[in-house]
Amino acid sequence: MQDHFAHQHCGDCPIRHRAVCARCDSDELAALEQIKYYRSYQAGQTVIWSGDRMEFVGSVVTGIATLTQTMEDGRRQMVGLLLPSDFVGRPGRAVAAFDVTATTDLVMCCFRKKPFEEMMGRTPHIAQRLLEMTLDELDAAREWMLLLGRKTAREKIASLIAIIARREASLQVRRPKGVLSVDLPLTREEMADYLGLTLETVSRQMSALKKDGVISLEGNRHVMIPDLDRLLEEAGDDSDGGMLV
Amino acid sequence: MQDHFAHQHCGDCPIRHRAVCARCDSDELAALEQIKYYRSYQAGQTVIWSGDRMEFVGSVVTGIATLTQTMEDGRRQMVGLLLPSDFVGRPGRAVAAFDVTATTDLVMCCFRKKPFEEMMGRTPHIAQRLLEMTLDELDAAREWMLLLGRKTAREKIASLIAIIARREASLQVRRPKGVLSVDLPLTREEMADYLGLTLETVSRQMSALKKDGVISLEGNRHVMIPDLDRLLEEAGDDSDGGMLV
DNA sequence: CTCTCATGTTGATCTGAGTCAAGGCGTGCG
DNA sequence: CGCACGCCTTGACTCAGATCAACATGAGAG
Repeated sequence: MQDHFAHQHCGDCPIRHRAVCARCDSDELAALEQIKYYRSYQAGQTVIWSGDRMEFVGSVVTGIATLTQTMEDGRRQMVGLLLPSDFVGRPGRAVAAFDVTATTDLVMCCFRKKPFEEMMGRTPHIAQRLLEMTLDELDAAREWMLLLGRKTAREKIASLIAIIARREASLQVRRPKGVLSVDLPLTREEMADYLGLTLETVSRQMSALKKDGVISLEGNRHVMIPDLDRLLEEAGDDSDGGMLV
Repeated sequence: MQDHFAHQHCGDCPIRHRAVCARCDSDELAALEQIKYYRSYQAGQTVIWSGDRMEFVGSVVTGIATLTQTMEDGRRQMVGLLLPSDFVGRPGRAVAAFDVTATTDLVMCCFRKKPFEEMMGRTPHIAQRLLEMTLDELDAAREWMLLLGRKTAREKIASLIAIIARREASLQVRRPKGVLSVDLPLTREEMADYLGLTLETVSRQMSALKKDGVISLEGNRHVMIPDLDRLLEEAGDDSDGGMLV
C-alpha cells in the first residue's frame, strides 16, 4: 500500500500534499516521516465519532470521507466532504466535533497529535500552510451556507454537480472541450444529506434536470454535462464563483 | 479613541485579543504597534465588497459587522457575524470573498496586509493563533450548516437567541441564576438573512415563542429568557453544544 | 405637533419540498 | 435459478414557510 505513494510527486506528507514541497527542507521531511503512519478504513466504516478523543491528525490519501452532524431525532447534515489531500483533525483540540465516515474505502496518512503539534511549534510554515488550507475550507463552508439557506432544490443539485465537475475538470490537464462526464461519489441519500434535502427530492430534481437536457445520466452515478455554462446558470452561481473546492 | 483601549487588559492587538498575551514578547508587541491603525465605520456602511482588493487584515474592536453573500436576484445569506475580537481578512488572499458590512457603528484595528504577513513569517505563534481561531470559526460555520439545512424555523430562532444568550452569559462573571436578558444586535431582516428565512417568518416565530412562554419581549430588540434549558430544548441542540461562538 | 420612514406584526393564500407509499432495477447469495 | 436487499424512481397528498398585503409602532425631521 505504501509503495503506491512512494513515487507520487508530493509523497503523503499532509503539508506537502498541497504543493508546498519547496518549503520543506530535508530535516523536516525526515522528522515528518518518522512520526507518520497509515490507517485504512472500509467503505461505510466510521473513522471518528463526534465527541471522541482524537489522537491523531492526518490527511486523506485515497478514497472519500464525509463529515456529518446528527440531531437526536436522526436529522442529519453533511458538513464537509473530504477528498484526497484534505486535512482532518485540529491541532489544539482534543475532541472531534463531527462524525467522520468513510464513504468509499479510505486510506489516511496520520500523525499522532502530540508530536505533530511539537513539530508545528518548531516549523513555522506548517502552521501557515494549515492556516491557508483552513481559510479555504472556511470560505467553502460559507459558500455552502448560501446554498443551504437560499437555493432551491434544483439549484442545489445543479451546484453540487457543478462543483464536482469543476474539480474533475481541474484535475485533467487540458480542459475538455466537449461533454464533461462526472462520477458522483455519493448515493442519493448522501447527496440529500449534503444539500439539506430528502433523497426523494434529489431523485426528482435529477430527473427534472435530465428531462430539461441540462444533464444526462448513464446509470445512477454517472452524469454527462453537455454544457457547463448552462449547468452553472441552473446553479444560480455568481459568474465566476470558481475559487472553491 | 485609542485612549479608550489603552487600559483594556489585552489592548487591541488581534492576536492578544483572544488571551494569548503571555506569548507575545515586547519586541513583537512593539512591532505590531508600529504597523497598526484604526478604521471607523458608521452603522450601515460597507467595510468591503466581495471581490474588492483587500489591503488590510484586522479585528473588530467595538461594534458588530456581518459577512454576507448575495445572489444576482437579490437573495441574501449572512455567513458570519463579527463581534469584538473577531478577525477579518486572510493573509495570503488578495480579494475579499464576501461583503463585510457594519451593522452598528464599528471600530476596527487594522494592519496593512503586507507587513502583517511578513510579521507572521517571523513570529510563528501568530500563525498558530490564527489557525486556532480559524478552526473555531470553521466549526461554528459547520454547526450553522446543520441549522440552515435541517432545523425548522422555530428551532432556528431558538438557536440564534440561545447562541447570543450564551455569549452574553459567558461575558458576565457570575452565571445569573434567574432570568437571562439579551439584546438582539440584529433587525428582523438581518436575523432572517442569518437564518435562511423571511423576515415575516422570523416575526411570527418570535411571537409564537413568546406566546408559549419560552421567551418574553421588551420592545423589539430585548429578549428575556426565563429558562435557558427550555430554550435549548426548543433549539434542538445537542445536550452540550456549548463549544461554539 | 404632524409627517415620514424604517421597522415590526399579523392575516390570507400559495407553493416547493417533505412524507408516505408503491414499485423498479441490479447484484450478490443461498 | 430465484430471492432478498440496497439503491433509486415516481406518484399522491400534506404542510411549513414563502409571498402578498394591510396595518401598527416609534423615532427623527421639519
